[in-house]
Amino acid sequence: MASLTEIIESYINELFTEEEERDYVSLRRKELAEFFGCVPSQINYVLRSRFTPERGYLVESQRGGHGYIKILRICYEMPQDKINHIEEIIGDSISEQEAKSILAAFQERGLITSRERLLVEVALRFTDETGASVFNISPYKRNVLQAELLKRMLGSLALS
Amino acid sequence: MASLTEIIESYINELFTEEEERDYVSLRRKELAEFFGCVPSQINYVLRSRFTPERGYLVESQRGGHGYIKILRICYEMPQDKINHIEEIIGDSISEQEAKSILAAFQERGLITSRERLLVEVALRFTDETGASVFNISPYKRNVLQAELLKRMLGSLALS
DNA sequence: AGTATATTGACGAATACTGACCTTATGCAT
DNA sequence: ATGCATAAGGTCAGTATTCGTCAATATACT
Repeated sequence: MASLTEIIESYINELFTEEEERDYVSLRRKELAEFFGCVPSQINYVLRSRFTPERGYLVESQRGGHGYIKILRICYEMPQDKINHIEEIIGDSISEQEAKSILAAFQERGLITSRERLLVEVALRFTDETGASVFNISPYKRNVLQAELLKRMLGSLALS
Repeated sequence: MASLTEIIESYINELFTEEEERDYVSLRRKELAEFFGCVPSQINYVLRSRFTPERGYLVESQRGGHGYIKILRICYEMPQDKINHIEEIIGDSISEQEAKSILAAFQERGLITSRERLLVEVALRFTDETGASVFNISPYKRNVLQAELLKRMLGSLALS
């Protein structure tokens, strides 16, 4: 039972794969909302929750007459770009949930395999667990450590 | 006498083998809890204790409307004798050099890819480094931690 | 008895969706 | 140029759903 958000998300994804692989699509908010029988702000919700930098997208838009919404797929010219992007989306501290959704998105994008994802989660759990039970460090500090480890692991793959 | 946790665990395992072998199942926490006549958080306990990355599973979930829990099986659980074998090779404590040569051997035999090897090495290095510089633990203790992490990471992959 | 595992329930946090109200761009009439 | 009408899209707060966490309690296993 797919949610409206998921339906709109996959509709937009189809636009990306139509004909050749495009690196952007543009659309009109009102039309799309009418097409799906929902309020226009629902489209903003889909964009804000699904087409994020964490998932590899950027969104541009313009208001007024001839307004539009343009969704761009992020692509990296050089390995260093990829590493910078990884550091940006992870930041200095990250929760377990955030880490997991980044990993899911990376697998979705084909940047890592499911086994690689598994290895990262095992390592994250280990540091978190050890930090908590052996070293008694605060939840915040644990999230800082997790961010550091995640950046290093994903960063190392970006170069290989 | 099978515990509720075991009953729910085998129910989920059956979902994996229904029809063809699936690589994931999704479910709704509340429904499952009602089905087994328990509180919803019981489901979390089953997931946390049985469907862990160390055993080859990943769990994705989403709250709110249209929320769900999705369990992915990445690797089949490793038979006990193989787990024993890996634990024997690694032991209770391991140096960075020993760890590296085990990983090289595993890659040589095609059990892990070079990227997987890289991930493990990065995680081991991080643990060692953090143990030394942040927690000031002895070299011996660090080798104990490394052995534990290495066992968990290799164990999760169900190597043949 | 003491430790580890299992179970419960109260509370908190995240997600989906809507609708009212706000901001910005275009272009035409003056 | 100026101003106003029109035509986009943005934001925010409220509501209903779901799931997660954590601490307390109970049970089972040495």
